[in-house]
Amino acid sequence: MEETKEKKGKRTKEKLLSIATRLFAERGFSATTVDAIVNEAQINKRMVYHYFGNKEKLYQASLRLVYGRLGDIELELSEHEDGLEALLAAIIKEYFHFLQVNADFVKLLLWENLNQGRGIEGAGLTQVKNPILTKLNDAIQRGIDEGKLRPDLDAKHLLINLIGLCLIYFSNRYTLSQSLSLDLASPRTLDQGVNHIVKLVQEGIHA
Amino acid sequence: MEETKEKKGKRTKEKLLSIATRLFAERGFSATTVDAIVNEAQINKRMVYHYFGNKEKLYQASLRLVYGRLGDIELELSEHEDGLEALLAAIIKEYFHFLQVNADFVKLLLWENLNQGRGIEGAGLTQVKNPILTKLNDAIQRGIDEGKLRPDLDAKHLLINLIGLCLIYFSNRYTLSQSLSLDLASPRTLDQGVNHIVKLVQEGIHA
Amino acid sequence: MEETKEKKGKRTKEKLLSIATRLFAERGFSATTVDAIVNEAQINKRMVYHYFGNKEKLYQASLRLVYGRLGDIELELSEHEDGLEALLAAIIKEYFHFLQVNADFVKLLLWENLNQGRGIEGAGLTQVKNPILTKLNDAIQRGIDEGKLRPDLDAKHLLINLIGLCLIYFSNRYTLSQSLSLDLASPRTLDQGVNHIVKLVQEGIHA
Amino acid sequence: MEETKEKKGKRTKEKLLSIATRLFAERGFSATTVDAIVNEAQINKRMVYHYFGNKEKLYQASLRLVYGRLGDIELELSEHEDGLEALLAAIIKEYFHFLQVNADFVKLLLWENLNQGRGIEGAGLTQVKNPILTKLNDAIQRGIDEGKLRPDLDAKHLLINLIGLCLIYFSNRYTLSQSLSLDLASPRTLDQGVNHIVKLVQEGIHA
DNA sequence: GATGAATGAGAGTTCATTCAT
DNA sequence: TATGAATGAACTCTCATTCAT
Repeated sequence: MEETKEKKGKRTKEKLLSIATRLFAERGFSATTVDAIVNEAQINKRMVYHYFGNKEKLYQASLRLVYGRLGDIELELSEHEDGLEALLAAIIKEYFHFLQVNADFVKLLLWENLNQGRGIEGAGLTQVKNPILTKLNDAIQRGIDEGKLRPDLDAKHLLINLIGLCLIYFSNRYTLSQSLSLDLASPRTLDQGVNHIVKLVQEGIHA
Repeated sequence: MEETKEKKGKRTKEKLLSIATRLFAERGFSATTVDAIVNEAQINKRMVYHYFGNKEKLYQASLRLVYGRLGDIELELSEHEDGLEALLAAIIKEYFHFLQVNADFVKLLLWENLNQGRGIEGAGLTQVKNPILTKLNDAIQRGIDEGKLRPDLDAKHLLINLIGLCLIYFSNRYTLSQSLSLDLASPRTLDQGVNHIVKLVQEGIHA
Repeated sequence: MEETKEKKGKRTKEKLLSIATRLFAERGFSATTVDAIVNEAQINKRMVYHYFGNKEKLYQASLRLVYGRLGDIELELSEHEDGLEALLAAIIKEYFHFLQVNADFVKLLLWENLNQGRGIEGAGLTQVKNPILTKLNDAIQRGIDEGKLRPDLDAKHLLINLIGLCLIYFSNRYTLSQSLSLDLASPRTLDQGVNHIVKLVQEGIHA
Repeated sequence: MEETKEKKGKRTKEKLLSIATRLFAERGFSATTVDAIVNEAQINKRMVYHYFGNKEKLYQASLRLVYGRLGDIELELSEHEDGLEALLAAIIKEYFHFLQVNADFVKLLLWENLNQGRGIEGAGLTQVKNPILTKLNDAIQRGIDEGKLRPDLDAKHLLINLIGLCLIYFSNRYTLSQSLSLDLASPRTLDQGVNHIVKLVQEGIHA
C-alpha cells in the first residue's frame, strides 16, 4: 500500500522544516546553510525552494513553528481561575518548564532579538496579542483595589520581570555556568531556580 | 611632527577592533564579513590578519574588549560598603545602566550563548571570578543569621535573578516591545523598569 | 537527440580531470591554480568542488588516472611467456615507451616524490602490488638455479635498475640535455638510449 | 667585542640562503613562502629583497649553492688515474654517496626538471661543462680500440645510465619503497643497491 | 643594515539559488 | 514531485612585494 503523493510531499516538507528549525536554533540564520539542511534531511536542495521559496522564508516558517508552541501554553494559562499568587506561580512554572523543554524556542528568540526582530516581522508574528497580560492585569488591579498589593505594581513590567527571571536560566546558560561555577543544565539546579523565582515574586509583590 | 610608525599601527589595530566589535554585535559572527569591517575602517584587509590572525581571533578580541568594561563595574560594586538592601539596589542600578549604555555587550553576550560560549572559551575569558558574588554571599549570610532574611535565599540564584530581571529589558527588547505594545527603547519605560525591579527584589527577600 | 544530464555531467568531470592532470604535471600542485584549470576548461569553478571536493582531491584523481595507465602495461608484461633476456628487453622497451608517451606520468611521479608521496597515499594508491616483480623474481631464480645468472642478482634491485635506467631519460631531460649537450627530446637519441640500456642489462646479468 | 657590520650582514645572508635552500628542496618553489623562510630564520622579510632581490633570485642562489657541491666531486673524479672498471666504480660510488648525503640536491634537481630547467637557466648554470664526460669518453675509446669493450658503447649514454642507476634510489624513494615493499631509506638497502649497480655496469660493458 | 606597517592581487572555497530534465 | 548540474558572487585568507622610518 503506497503512500499517496500528497502525503509524501507533506512528509518531505515537515522533515525539512523540523531539521531546519533545529539547525537555525543551533547555529543562527547566517551560519546555517541550505546544504546542511538538505544533507541532513536527505532531501534534494531544490525542494527547499519548492516548498518554502527561499532560505529566509524557511527560517520564518521555523519561527512560526516554535512560536506556535508558546501560544498553546499562553492560551492555557489565560484560562486560569485561581487568585493572583497561584496565577503567578502557574505562569512561572509553566513558562519555565516551556523554556526548559523548548531549547529551540529560546535560541530562536535570542537570535531574533540579535537580529532586531526582523524575522518575526517577516513571519507575520507581530500581531500576537497576549491573553496572559489581560489576565494578569485584571488580577493585579483587583489586588490593588483590595489593598493587598503595592499600588505601584504594573502588569506589563511584572510580566517582563517574570519572563526575565525565567529566561535567564536558559538564555545565558553558558556564560552564567562559567562565571558562577554552577551547572545550569542540571535539573536539580533548575528546580531550585524555579522555586527561588516563585518565592521572590510572591513575596515581592505585597503591599 | 609626524606620528610614529608604532602609534599608527596601534591606531589601525584599535580602529579595526572597535568597528569589528560594533559589527559583530549588530550582525553576529557569521553575518559579519571581514570585507564589511575593513571597508568601514578604510583599512587594508590584510591588516586584520596581520594584527589579529583571523576573523575568529578578531571576534575574540571584541569579546575581551566588552567584557573588560563589565569587569570595571563589577570591581566597583564589590567595594560597596552599605547594607544588603542598598547593595542590591546598587547592583541592579549599576548593572541595568551598564546594559543600557553597552548595547554591544548585550548583543555579544546573546550571541555567545547562542554559540554555546565557544567564543568566550577561545578568548580565554572563562576564568573570570565573580567578586560581586562573594560580596552578596556575605551580606545574605549576615541577613539570614540576623533573622532578617528568608533562610532559603541563595546568593547564586539571587544573582541570577538580578541579572535576568535587568537583562531581559535589553536582550528581548524587540520581541517584548511587540508583544506587550510597550516601547522598551524609551528612557521613561526603562526608568519605570529599573524601579520596578528594585522594589520587587527588596520586598521579595524578606523573611 | 540531446545529451542526457548525466552524460553532460560526466563529460564536465572528465574535462576537468584531463585538463587538471596536464596542468598539475606541467606546473606541480602548488603552482597550478583552480582558476587556471576552470578557465581552460571553460567550466564554472564551483564544479571542481561539486565533483572532486577540493583541489587536493582533484590532484589525487589525476594521480589515479595516470597510474591506472601504468597498471595496464604492468599487467600485460606480467603475462609475458619467454625467457629472462626477452622479458628484460620487453620490460625495458615497454616501460621506456610508456614514459616516452606519458609525460604526465613522469612529471607527476617526480612531483610526488618531491612531496614525499603524500598525494599517492591520499589517493589510495599505496596498495598497488607489483605483478612484474613476481614474474621477474621467478625468472631470475630459475636462471640462478641453472647457473646462467650471477647468484647475487636481486629482483627488487634489478627492477629498480631498470626503472632508473629508463626514467632518467625523461625525468632529467632538461638538466642532462644541458650538461651533456645532447638533445634528449630527439626520438633518435631516445632510440639509442633504449638500445643502450637493453644491451647493458642483458650483458650485465650473466654469471 | 662586537661583530662587525659586514660580518653580521654576511651571516644574515648565509642564514637566509641555507634555510631557503632547505625549504625550496622540501616544498618546491611555489609552495615555499618568503614568510616561511624569514620566520624560520628569525630575520626581517625586507632582508630577502635587500640581499637577493626577490624570491626567484633567492631560489637561483639556492640552486647555485647545491650545484657547486656537485662540481666539487666532478672535479675530483676527473682526476682519477686508474682503468675504466675502477673509474666506473668510482663514479658510481662517489655519485651515489653524493646523492645520499645531499638530499637538497636531489630534490632541487627534480624540481628543476619539473620546471623545465628554467631556474637553472636563470641561475646561469647552463654552461657547466662536464669534466667527467671527457674522462669517460677517453677511457671508453681506449677500451674499444683494445677490443676489451663493446664497440657500440657510448660515453654520453653510459653516463646517463650511471646517473639513472644511482639517482633512482633517491629521486623515487617514496614511490619505490611503497610499490616494492623495500625501505629505500635504510643504509643496508642502499649498500646493496650501489653494489648491484657496480656489478651490473662492470659486467654490462664488456665485449 | 634593519624593522614593522602596509598593499593589491589573487588564492581556494562556499554560498544561495536556478536550470534542464 | 523530484533530481543533479550549473552558476556567479562573495567569502576568508595568503601571497610577494614596497613603504616609511
